[in-house]
Amino acid sequence: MEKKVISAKDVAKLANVSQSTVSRVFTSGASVSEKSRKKVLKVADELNYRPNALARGLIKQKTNMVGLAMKDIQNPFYHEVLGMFTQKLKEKGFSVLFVYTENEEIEQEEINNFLEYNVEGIIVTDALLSSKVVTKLHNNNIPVILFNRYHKDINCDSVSCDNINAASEIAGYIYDEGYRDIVFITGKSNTSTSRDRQKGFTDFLKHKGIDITILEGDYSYEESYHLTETMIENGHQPEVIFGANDVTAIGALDALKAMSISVPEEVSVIGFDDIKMSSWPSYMLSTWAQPIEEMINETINLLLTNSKHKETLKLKGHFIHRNTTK
Amino acid sequence: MEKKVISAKDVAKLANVSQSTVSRVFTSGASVSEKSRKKVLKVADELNYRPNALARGLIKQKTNMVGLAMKDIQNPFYHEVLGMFTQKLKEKGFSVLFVYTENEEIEQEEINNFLEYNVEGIIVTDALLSSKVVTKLHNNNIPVILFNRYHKDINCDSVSCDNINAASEIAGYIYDEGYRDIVFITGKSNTSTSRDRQKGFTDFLKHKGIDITILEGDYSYEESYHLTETMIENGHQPEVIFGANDVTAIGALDALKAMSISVPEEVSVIGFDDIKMSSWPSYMLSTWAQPIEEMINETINLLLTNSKHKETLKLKGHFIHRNTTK
DNA sequence: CTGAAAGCGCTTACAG
DNA sequence: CTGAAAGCGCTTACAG
Repeated sequence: MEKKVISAKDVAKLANVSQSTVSRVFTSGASVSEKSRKKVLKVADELNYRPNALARGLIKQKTNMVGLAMKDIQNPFYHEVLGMFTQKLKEKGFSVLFVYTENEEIEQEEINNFLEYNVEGIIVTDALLSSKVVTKLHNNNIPVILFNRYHKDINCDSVSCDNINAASEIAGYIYDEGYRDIVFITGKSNTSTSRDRQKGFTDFLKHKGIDITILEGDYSYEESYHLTETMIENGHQPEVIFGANDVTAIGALDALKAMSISVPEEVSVIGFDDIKMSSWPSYMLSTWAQPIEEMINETINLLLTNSKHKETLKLKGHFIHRNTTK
Repeated sequence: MEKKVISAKDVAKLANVSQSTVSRVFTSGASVSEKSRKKVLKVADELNYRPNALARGLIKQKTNMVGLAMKDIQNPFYHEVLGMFTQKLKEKGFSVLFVYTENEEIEQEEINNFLEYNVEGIIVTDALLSSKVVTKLHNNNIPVILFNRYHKDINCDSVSCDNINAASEIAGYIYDEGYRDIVFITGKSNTSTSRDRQKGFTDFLKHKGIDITILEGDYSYEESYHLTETMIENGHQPEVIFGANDVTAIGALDALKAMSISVPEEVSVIGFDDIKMSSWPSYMLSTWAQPIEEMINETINLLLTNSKHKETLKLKGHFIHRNTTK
């Protein structure tokens, strides 16, 4: 309370220059004499002066803030994503305004919050926006990018892994290995990731005349564990289980272990994401590595470009063979 | 670009009132006639107007933003913490400016960033601040709260679990069970959590005349797995292993399982944190539950109070008996 | 290179 | 209850 925050005016007074000059010293590209610059910098340092980002944002209509909204904060995949996003955005000079939502769809309210703070762009990972909200954002000329999700009714940029092709390649691998009794454990049915992985996987195998067993999961470890356990108890022991993501596959893996079924000798297990846990000694899960870094770079690119023409990027990634497949 | 963002002035013009009145409509407690309020609200809705938080922050010297800095984003414990913080802060009307740092100590730069945006307070989880930085923040009258960390040389609020007492209670339980060959796997040595848990644990047992084996870990699964494996290979199979956190305990647990040592029959394992994973069917880890919600509530309280008198809160938590102890 | 001045979009005494 | 005006802390033409 007592010590008021110091402003450019205070610095100007002490440095014997105008406030404009102080401002110029902190504006890259502005022309200031070396003498003035030194004087100002010295005083600024003594006073611990830093330009007020709010005032700057107000006048420049550029806040250097990006809104980041996440949902499934429990999935380790998104922790890596969160960490990498904040770091890469920082490198580009952006701060992140973070929102965590438990709802399937980002609320109008969260978006309004972003808008009030004049964020320069919004990144939404693993949650959806209504197309109405997206339109509104576009009218305000604020780029929105869906990360790891897309929706055909929503006209906005999106970046994800090419889930269909990846799952199709996994199916090819499984087919070549000669497996015919195959199980797919889905994620949440309303996610594009789960739907696409299921589609790429089943379509490939259907072409080969193979029908697979679909177990409806929800991307949680617990549900996947339970589904696998029940299936085995009911006498169905498949040759291979493909989980819609790593957490799902790990749930299945643990259930098999608990029932003393050896992996990969009796049952193979494959996941998707390549989260850190997948390479833990006790799992060594074979999985599909999403190209996280590339995905994040592309997302930030789209954010900075903010072109009228919306893109739906699908990046490849690659299969990682560990110990849960032969 | 074309559609410029609309301001209170635009609304005022269309609603036939002054800009002040528009502002009053959006200021709770301000007196506006019902008639004006309705008119303004109607126009505002049509134009999709929302007050600019930057301008408001500038003039009120109150931004409703809180800085949150995290480090060990890999530990699931902090995901729960992050999610709960953002939700509870939202309830109180705050937005969070998020920073992720890989360094042990929060950088001056990150703090400056917070300061430039005039955050109303800073929460630091599992990282440290130099006392110089803290002093500077206090001079600016910005509250800083260390979450799950404290440091005697740093005079600022902190909230954590009473790690010493908790570990002491765990030691008591172990002692009562009759175990005498006891191992403690530490976390990172420069964290107050690991040091306190070690202290509470060893001090209690030393009093009883028991020396325990200390294995120097780093809070990572991999290191803990490796340490346990090596210990067993070297012929030392203790009666109980206490890990400085759940991830550590789980690493030990998996190593034991991999070596076909049955838990808890041959070796008991205990963790600390009660992360979600600990209650997975394949782990069912006995652990100490940190009172996360209470810790977060207290942290936000301290933030809002911002009293001159700094507190070091230590909350209790409780032991959870699952399947890795008898 | 530099200063005075206008203006970003608000809030809030002040006067009525 | 309401409007005109000052001011939050900046940036940026404008003129010199």
